[in-house]
This record gives sequence, structure tokens and C-alpha cells, in this order.
Amino acid sequence: MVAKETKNKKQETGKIEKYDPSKIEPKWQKKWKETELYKFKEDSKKEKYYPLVELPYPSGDLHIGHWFSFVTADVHARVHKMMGKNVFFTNGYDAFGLPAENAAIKRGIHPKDWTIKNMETMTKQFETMGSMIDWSHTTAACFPDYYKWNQWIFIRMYEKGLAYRGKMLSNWCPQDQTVLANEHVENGKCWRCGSEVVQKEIEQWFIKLTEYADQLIWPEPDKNGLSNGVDWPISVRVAQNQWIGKKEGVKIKHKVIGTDLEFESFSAYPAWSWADRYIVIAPEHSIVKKLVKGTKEEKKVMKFVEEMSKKTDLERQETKEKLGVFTGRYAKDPFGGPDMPIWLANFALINFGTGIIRCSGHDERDIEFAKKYGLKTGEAVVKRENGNAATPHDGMGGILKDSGPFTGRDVWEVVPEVINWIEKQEIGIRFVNYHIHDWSVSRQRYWGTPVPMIHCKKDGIIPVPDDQLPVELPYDVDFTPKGKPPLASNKEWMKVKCPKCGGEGLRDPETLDTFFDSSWYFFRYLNPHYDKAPFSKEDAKKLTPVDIYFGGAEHTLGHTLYARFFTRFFKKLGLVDFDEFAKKRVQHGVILGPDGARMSKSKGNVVNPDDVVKEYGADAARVYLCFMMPYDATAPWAPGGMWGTYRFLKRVWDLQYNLNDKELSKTDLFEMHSAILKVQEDAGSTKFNTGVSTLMKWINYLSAKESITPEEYKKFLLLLAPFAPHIAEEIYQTYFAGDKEFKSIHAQNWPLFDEKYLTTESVTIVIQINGKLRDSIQVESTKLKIQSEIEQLAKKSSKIQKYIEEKKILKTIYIPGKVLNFVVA
RNA sequence: GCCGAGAUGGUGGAAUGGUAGACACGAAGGUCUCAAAAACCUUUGAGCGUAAUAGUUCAUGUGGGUUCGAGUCCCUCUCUCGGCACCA
Repeated sequence: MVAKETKNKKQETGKIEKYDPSKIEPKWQKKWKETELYKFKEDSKKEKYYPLVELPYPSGDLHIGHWFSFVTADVHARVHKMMGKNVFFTNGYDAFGLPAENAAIKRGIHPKDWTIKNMETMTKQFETMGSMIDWSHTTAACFPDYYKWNQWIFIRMYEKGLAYRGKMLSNWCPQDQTVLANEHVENGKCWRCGSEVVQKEIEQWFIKLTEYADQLIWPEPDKNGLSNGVDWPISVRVAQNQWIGKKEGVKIKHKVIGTDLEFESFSAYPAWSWADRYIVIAPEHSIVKKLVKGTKEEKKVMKFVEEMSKKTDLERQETKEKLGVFTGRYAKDPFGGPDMPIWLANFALINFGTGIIRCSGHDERDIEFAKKYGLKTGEAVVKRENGNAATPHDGMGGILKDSGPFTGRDVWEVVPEVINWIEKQEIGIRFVNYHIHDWSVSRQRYWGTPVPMIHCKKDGIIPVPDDQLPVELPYDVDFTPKGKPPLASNKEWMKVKCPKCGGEGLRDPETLDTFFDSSWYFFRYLNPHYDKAPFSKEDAKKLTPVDIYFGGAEHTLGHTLYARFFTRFFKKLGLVDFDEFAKKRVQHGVILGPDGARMSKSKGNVVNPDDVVKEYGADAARVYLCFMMPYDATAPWAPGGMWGTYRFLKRVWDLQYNLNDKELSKTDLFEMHSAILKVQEDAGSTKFNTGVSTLMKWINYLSAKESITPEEYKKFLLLLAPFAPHIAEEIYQTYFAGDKEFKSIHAQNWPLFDEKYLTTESVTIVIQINGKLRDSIQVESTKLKIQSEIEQLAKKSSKIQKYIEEKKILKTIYIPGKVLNFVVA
């Protein structure tokens, strides 16, 4: 140790300074920025590491939830950096979208100005966090050099048939005046504004998610716990698989008696088909009109259709009562059963299968409906144990009693055979149904990526040629919602020449769903101004896939699924050579208000990070966010806990007045090295709370000593640096950095851990009688492996003797270094 | 209804099948102080027990099981949170 290190500040100046974060934090933030400390530099000698946090929406205010996501990820990134990896850590903004437009309408500011101002404010707020985000890689969807590539991707998808225009019943939000994707309807309500969503038939753009539905299904994890080679939480994998909802079955062809009409019904349980006795059709189905045209039932049926169409999704979900009407028509049963009456029913869903169901006595809904309207039902199976009819849903199966050629056989066993048989008899075809539908991406709003398509009367829909991209979003537009896309109001902008015939064409006035933007932003980070493609193959090869993706559970069914789809598409384009964009996904928990309720402005329980920083400093806030709960838990913000971490940092600070050069004892080294190991394991994964508690434990140990050595202090600061970067830097610079040039603690290596210090001279062995703790003995480490000696030592204990004298020892179990257990009669 | 996760002190929570309650908050008592704050020290799962130390029993939502040994593994049930849901 050099002489300087043996002296503490008090010895030099005779003064003791108090810990004051407001004095040190802005100072170091400035210095780090000036010296470009966190700028990513390519380094082929180091292993790359790409941690990613979901990019925030620029609402204008960094709330405590943002702090939680970014602080924990920042700690994680810093530990990996110190451990010698080349860490790429940046952030951008999900800058397009409705809230900007709504806020702008409310305040009379242009969405662009509002958004850009918010991004500036938030970037400054990120600086007060002391994060190591490298802002030179930032980007935002609303910049033309970002959304240009949205348009480019969209056109490539169009060329490959993955983006298409279609007319479909869609979720329409009457408040926001736009279409919503299925993933963004929550309980029949708009995820943004909470209005009840209605169904409207609208022509719009779709992304063909169904094309990759099979590929997006997560397989069972392998022996290393990896599914598709990556480590994603089971909750996400299961939820996505259910959402994709793959069901294999058959479509069965039917002829309507007395007409030339035909239709198909879908069945996922074809072995039950012999029990089907009637048919129901979704009221929205296009065949309904033709079916009843000119019949005496027409009026009644169409009235029913109209009544059903008036109901919102929410109302339909809430009414479980079965409602229906008879069409007067019958269909032939291709399975040879009696002619089947055709009904309309509210429980038949237009979006599932073909919208038409064959009904039997094996489904609760079918039975309920049949009872209500006096219809006959059939039964095809008997449950083996209690004799009740088995339903397809209970999964129990049974022996088929009345299933044509398969009678007398096991229900589940014959399913593949039944499908083959149906195809052979030409009464139906194999069909796979998915719950997931193609993604509706058209938004009838202003603040988004313009759809890069031109509508020409002669040539139809023509993509904008690549050399004319981006189609820039015009600034002057009347964006107040009028039920029509706002862009259509800018006549000048709308006019465009058809790239094919040169005649007059019109631009597409719709914009893309912002989830399109956020499906690939982590590729754009690599080089946000790259101008030949969305990103370069070489960059992607060097830095992707993302190593760990931090985010919230709310993106399970939307964003992360879309991003996985995009990655597969990029692979198809040859831009990447992997399927999964993130090797690991971790989902953070929720910080509740101090009252235990979810934070909300109306409840007045919102914790503002700016206030916390003012009171305790960023470092204390960072440490508390790591410490307050496990990463994925949900717990209330406790002001007292915040005080506790502040107190911890004060103790760290005060230790500098207790420095003295001395030999480190074996215990000192043991404490030091166990802390190094535990912190690197915990913060290197996502166990931030126990990482902090390890530091607290060590500081308790250090504080209890008469004085500490510079070596101990320096190593402590290195372990603390990822959690509390400012205080660690301040003390490090005062004592350990040298005078010449600025060498940040954050550019130092993680202290080396050496196992040899973890072995101690003696170890406590617990002595149990019949598994119950009765005593413990100290044993020299060298003797740990000799069971007989330990048994002898144990038997010497008077406490143990009490239990074993005059008793027969039936068995002795020894776990080296831990437990000795006597089993006595 | 189906699927997933979870339930440990007054609170947040620790704990590769091996000393349950680490670490922190809160609380109580003390030192310092005219006093308070801060800081520091002690105690803090519940019983029984002792002058005190000791000792000892019960404790990880419920009831069973596996094991020398279970908070941890298996089954039953209860409750909480999250996702999906009239899915043929």
C-alpha cells in the first residue's frame, strides 16, 4: 500500500465530512458524461454482453417503476462489465402512439413537440439515476431514420405475403377512434382508455402471425431447462402457447337440405362426431342470410342477428345465458345420423374454427342449449369409472359406445385414425385451428409510422419504392379524431404518383400500430443511423441475441410475441441466424404505494423518484430498489426501508475515518472473499436483494472492528460500485485512484475471488438425535473427513450422552462438514 | 371453469433435502443530551422453565406421505396473485 492510503482524510485535514449525496452525485454524473466513461467500444478480446430493458414510453416523467427496471438492470450490467465483459447497455424511447396524440389534443401542443420535450426531460432524469446507459446508441420510433425502416420491413413483409390487406370484424375503440389488436383488448375494454370495444367490419392491414404460429410455440424445456435454446419464464411460455392455442382436428362438410348451400364445421374431438345431433352457427356468419332468405323464419332470425350485433364484446362475455333461434333448415349428417336442425346461437364464436359447431351431449354448453330449446342430444362414450358420459374437456376419455366404425375402442387412441377415416370418406378434411389471429396493425390515428403504400385506381395497391422511403409523417395535420384517419385531411400529402403507371394515386392515410415499432428496436440500437438496412448483419452477429431481457409481465402476449415473430422474419431475410432474440427473459415485480395499493394519481399514493433523490440521494434509492424485495415480487414502498439503505451508505462513508494499515486476519479474508463470491453470483444474476444484504453483512463486520485496512475498504467499494456508483466513486477517488489522470472505479476489475480463503481452521458440526438438533461441536478442518473421530467427539458431549446412553444406536449418518445424526431406538 | 405462480415473525424477506427466520424495517430498553433528532449498544417467533444461566416444547396456510432428517420432494384441501376464458 502506498503511503497515501494509510492516511485518512481526518488525519490530513483534521475534519470529518458528513455524507451528503447532493454534493457528490451531480459532480460524478458530470464527470462520467464528460469523459464518455460508459461509451461502448468494440473489443473483440472481450466476450460481449447485451442486457436490455424494455424501452420506455416518453410520458414525460420517469416514475418509480422505470427506476426499478433500470436500476436493477444497471447494477446487473455494471457487475458484468467489471467482470470483464464488453457490455452494451443503452436505451431508447417508444415514441409513437396514442397518449402523445391525446395529450397534445388536450394541451394544444403538437405530438412531436410534446414527445421530443418529454424525451429530453426523461433522459436528464435517467442521468440523475447514475446509470451507465450509453446514450450514443439511443433511438426513437418517431425519428424518420427509425420509421423509415419500419416501412422497409413492412414492404418486405408485404412482398413475402406476411403483410396483407383484409376486411374483418375488428375491435374498434369508439373513444380513441381506432382499431385495436386482440392482444390489446382487456376484458372487452381498450387497454389505453378503458372504453368498451365494439366489433366493426373494417378493411385494414394485417401481419400474418399465423404463418409462424407453429414456430412460435415453445417446446418442452430440455434437460438444461432451455426451451428453443433459451431461458424464458414458464409463465411466459405457457401463456404464449395458450394464446397461440393450436388445436388439431377436422373440418366437416355439410349440405343444407332443400338448398344448394354447403358449409363446414370444425371439430377438435372428431371421435365424438357420431353423437352430434344438431348444428349451431355464429350470428355474424355470412351464410345466415342465404340460409333463411325467403323463408318464414327469415324475419325472426334476422332480428336475432341484429340483437346480437348490438352487444359489445363485454356484454357478450358477461351473458353466459344461451340464446338462439331456429333457422328452419336441416343439414344432412355425413356420419349417418338423423338430419340435423340448424340453429343460430350466441355461444358460437365467429372467430373460432369455422364459426359453426356440431353439437352433442358431451359438452356442457350443448346440453344447456339443447335443454332450453328442447333439442335431442347424442352420447358416444362412457366414462370407465363412474359410468357418466365423458366430455371432450375432462380429458378422461373412455370406450366409444356409438362411434361408427370405432365403437368399442379407446377414445383418445383412435383420434388419428378417425381423422384419416374422415378424410378417406371425403366427409371432411384435417384442419389445424389456432386461437391466435393475424395481427391488425392499421391505426386510424396520426402519431405513428405512415403505411408505405400507394393506392392506384389502375394498379391497385403498390408499395412505395425503397428509394422513396421514408414516407415522412407531415407536421401539419388536423389530428383531432373524426372517425377517419387524420392523415387523410392533408390533401397535399395524400396526393402521389403511382410508381407503376405514373398516374394519380393516393397515399395510405393509416399508421402502423406502435407495437410494430417496438418489435425490433433492440436491433436498431446496434447502429441507430445505419442507412442500408434496419441493421447490419455484422453488427447483429457481434452483439445479438440479447443476453438478458428485463421487463414487465404485461408484455407476455403482445410485445415479446411480436418481437419473436420479427426475429423469425429477419432470419428469413438472412439478417440473423437465430430464432429467439433474447437468451433469457426476466420479469420484474411491481412496487405498490406505501399504503399497499397499486400506485395511481387518483389514490395519491404515487412515489416520485425526484423527491426520493432530493431527500436521500440516487445511491440510497438505487440500493433500496435492489434491496426492498426479490426482483420478481410485488411489495409496497416502505419509507422506513429507504431510510435504512441511506443509513447503510452513511456507515460506508464513515468508515473512511477508520482506515489503518494492518495485517488482515484469516476471518477478515474469509468475510471478504465470501462477500465477493456472493455479490458476484447474486447481482450477476437477478438476486439483487441478497446481493445488497451481503454488503450490509460485511459492513456490519467491518464496522465492528477497531479499524479497517485500505485493502478491505477498496474491495468493499468495488463491490458497492454497481449498486451505489456515486459514493463508491467519491471515496475511491479520494483514497485509491492516484493523482494523474481520471481512472474511474467503474472501469476497474471486479476483485478476484479465491476459494482458499473460504476454508477455515475449524467447522461447526451439528449433532442430531433422530434428526433433531441436540448439540454442535467444533471440528478441525483437517479432520472433517474422518467420521469415526467426529462420532467420538460427539459422544463425548454430555448433552448427547443424555440421549444415547442405554440406547442402541441403530444408524449413524454423517454429512461431511455439516451434520452428524444418530438414529436411536 | 382451465393454466401458471405463491403462502415463512408485527412488516419486507433469507435459507444447494442438513442449525428456520440471514439482511433490513418497526418496536422496546439503554448510552449521549437541558431536551429532541442523529449516532451507538442491548433485546425482539410463541410457550414452558430458571434468581439468572441452562434447559425444553411448539412453530414455515391445511391434512397426509416419502426420508435418518422436509420451508424445500410427492399427494389432499384452503386462500392469494397473475394469465386465458361460451375455444367446439
